Amino acid sequence: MAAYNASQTEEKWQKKWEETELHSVDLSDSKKKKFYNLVMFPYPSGDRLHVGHWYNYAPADSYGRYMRMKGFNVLEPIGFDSFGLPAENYAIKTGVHPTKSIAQNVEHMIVQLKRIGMIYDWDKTVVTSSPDYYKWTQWMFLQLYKKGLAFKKFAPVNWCPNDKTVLANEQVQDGKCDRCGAEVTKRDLSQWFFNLSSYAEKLLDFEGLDWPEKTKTMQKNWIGKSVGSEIVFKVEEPAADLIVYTTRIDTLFGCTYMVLAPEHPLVALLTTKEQKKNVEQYIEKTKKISDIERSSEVREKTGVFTGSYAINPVNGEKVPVWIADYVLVHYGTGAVMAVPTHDDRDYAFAKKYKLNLRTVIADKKQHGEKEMEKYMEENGAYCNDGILINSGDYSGMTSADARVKITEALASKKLADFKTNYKLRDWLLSRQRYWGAPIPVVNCAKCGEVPVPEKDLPVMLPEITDFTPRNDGKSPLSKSEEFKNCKCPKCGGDAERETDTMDTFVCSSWYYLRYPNNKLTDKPFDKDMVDKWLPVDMYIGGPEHACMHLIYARFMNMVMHDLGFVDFKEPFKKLVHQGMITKNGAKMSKSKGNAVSPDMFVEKYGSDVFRMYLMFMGPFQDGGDWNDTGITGISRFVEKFWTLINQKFESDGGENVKRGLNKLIKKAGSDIEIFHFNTTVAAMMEFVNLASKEGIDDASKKDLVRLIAPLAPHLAEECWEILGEKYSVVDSGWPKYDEKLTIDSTVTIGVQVNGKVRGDIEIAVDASKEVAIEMAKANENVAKHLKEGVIVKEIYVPGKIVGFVVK
RNA sequence: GCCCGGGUGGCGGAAAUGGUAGACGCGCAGGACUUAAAAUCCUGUUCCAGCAAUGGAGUAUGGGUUCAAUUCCCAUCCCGGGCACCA
Repeated sequence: MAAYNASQTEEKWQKKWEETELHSVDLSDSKKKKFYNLVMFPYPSGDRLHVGHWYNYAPADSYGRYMRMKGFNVLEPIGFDSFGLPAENYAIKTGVHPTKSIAQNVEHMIVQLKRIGMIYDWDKTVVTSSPDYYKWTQWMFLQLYKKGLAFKKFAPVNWCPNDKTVLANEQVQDGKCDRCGAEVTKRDLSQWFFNLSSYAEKLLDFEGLDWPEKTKTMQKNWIGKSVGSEIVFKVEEPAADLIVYTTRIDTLFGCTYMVLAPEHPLVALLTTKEQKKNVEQYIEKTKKISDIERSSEVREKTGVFTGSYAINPVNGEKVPVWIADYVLVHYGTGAVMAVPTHDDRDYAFAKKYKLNLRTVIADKKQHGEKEMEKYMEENGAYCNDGILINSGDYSGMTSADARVKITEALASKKLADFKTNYKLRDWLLSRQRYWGAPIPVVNCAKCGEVPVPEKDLPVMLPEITDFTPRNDGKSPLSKSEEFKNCKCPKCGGDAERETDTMDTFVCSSWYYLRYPNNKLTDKPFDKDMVDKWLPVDMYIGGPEHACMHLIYARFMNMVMHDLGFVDFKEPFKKLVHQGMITKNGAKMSKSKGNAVSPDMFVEKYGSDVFRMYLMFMGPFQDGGDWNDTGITGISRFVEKFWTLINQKFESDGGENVKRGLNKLIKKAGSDIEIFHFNTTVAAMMEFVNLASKEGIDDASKKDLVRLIAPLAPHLAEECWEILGEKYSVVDSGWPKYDEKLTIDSTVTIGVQVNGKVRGDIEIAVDASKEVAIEMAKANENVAKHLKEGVIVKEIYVPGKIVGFVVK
């Protein structure tokens, strides 16, 4: 028998799979239950696939293969998220036009992906930068536009000075650009948004979603729902209504001043002549401070008095109105009531500017004002709920009750109301970059903003040669007269195209709808088809997308649902995140120079060994630091497996092997289902070791080959053929097991004396307590320890333990 | 600061519901085969003492509950991730 030749075997089967179209899916098949197994698609920049990609894709594919063997009709597509910065920056760097470099890189990635041995249906591929795809991205935009969910507005937005484009809030991390790490600045620009915030409440509903708790929590925090009240503070001179939002209206009697954000629209009106200079200087100063600095909690608070006073509606008291940059203009009403005694930020501010303090909440232990003041001197503001004091008729109430009562009382005078706020803001989707789907809108001097009619889609992205990003807040497309100048679709007169392109997250917010329909030319997707195939049954990808892609895609799908285009609200029923693969503790990337290429390992050991090694590292969700030292173990295992299958045995291994196999079938299935491939592989090793020693018959060999098929598809295919079975193993079904044979008739259990193990006994699983105790006492070492005292208690947990308590 | 995870041999990691801690693999040590090496096979491998039987300690640290704790409770430390002036 020859040693296993991995490279030859893998080449042979990859060729055969392709020739026989083994992985093409009949979407109309109604005999089998469908299973949509989806992995987040890659950006085809210049990077080749590294070990991190394999760590993600190979187990995802093993899962898909497992589901196919379980009898499902599995759709497992892959595509390329080819618009956007990674591709464009690569093109700029290499001087090759993205149209060309994308084609090359996609081609190269396909070769690499095929070497892994996936069951991808290559006929269903999508490439987001191709016109037959982005035509429908533009169509999506138009549907939102029609419903008023897409609009242009002038606003302070995040600007990345390095990438020279605006960014969505989700793409700013710690005040830095998510792509390049440059510090983000603010710019006042007119930009396109999707009305994401209007979906905040819907996005908070995770009903029926099998998602990691952590991911749901992250989205909940990002959406940031808060329930409170809006209160009107009247200003007499000049007359104005100042509206504030608070979750702590119970502390209203402790409000000793108010604060507006520097950008608040009433600032100019409320600033008195005497204060004008100070205020203007202050606003000028805050503009220069970056967002990171401004949002830092450590930074000392600054502010300036406007000269005006507002009336606290609950007690008629006049309080000074200040301006400070610790108040954010885009949240709530951009103005707050300040209660220094019960809010950390207000406390720090009031101390600095020597503003008044009044204690209005006592803790639940009924401490009075004196005790609370002493507490605050030591610990700062008391921010918990408590019992109201110094609060007129409300004194003595709990915070929770007072919030309702005070709001209701003021509401009757139209001075307050209940209000819910969200941190989630609208999705800024326009980008001042070349490599994206053009926004299908035309600006006409006569008709104004006019959407491009659906029949005129796609608005083709022109192949311009100079697409370097610009500093003036305009897209490089604005330089292309040919693109820019057009006729107004409404009046036929001269008009100009919108030259911004769409955020690539728009492209990826709907691609899962396109896979089953990727060849349709008259619509983005067929309703019957997507209603049949979606939601995605299993979605696999990185946790870094929790508050970006995974929010955008849910939003887009919900919009499609609300517009009647699809019947399902949520796009992804079940979600699993792979862990991160690091190299010496750092995230693997080409730019860091620590990306490990899988090619060398695949060449030496084969794809099967390499993918099993990645799976053997630990649970899929954990990731880990890359280290190749253990790969020989998997290589040896494959060799052993190969020998076992090819060897003729005198014995069928008997009861031991039969039970071992049944246990293995059970364990492999349940572990694969929770992505614990590491223990699946370990269990296979154990069984192979056992069978190699004791012998095995052909029928059991066939079961074993089917069990390893999802993990080592090439090896399995070859063994399947050797055993004389019909191509292909992936359609041979998943072996069944006999529950009775997974339970041993006898077990070895420990015997404890006073909690310490003093021996073990082999005993029937269903043995009676009497028998167990008797056998335990018969153990020499146990008997020795029992003699040290008198037995006061005897414990027997069948199949687990015998215990004695001796005194 | 707040909210989640997590801390187990030299290493990666196993251990539903509390019940013989360390499966499986790597590495290491000894042995077999070989002129030799590699490959392969066998044996051992948590630490300490002992030739061994066995005894003691042991799942970040300190307490607690229990006949019995990696698992449950309290406190502390460390690491990773997320959020971070959201009123």
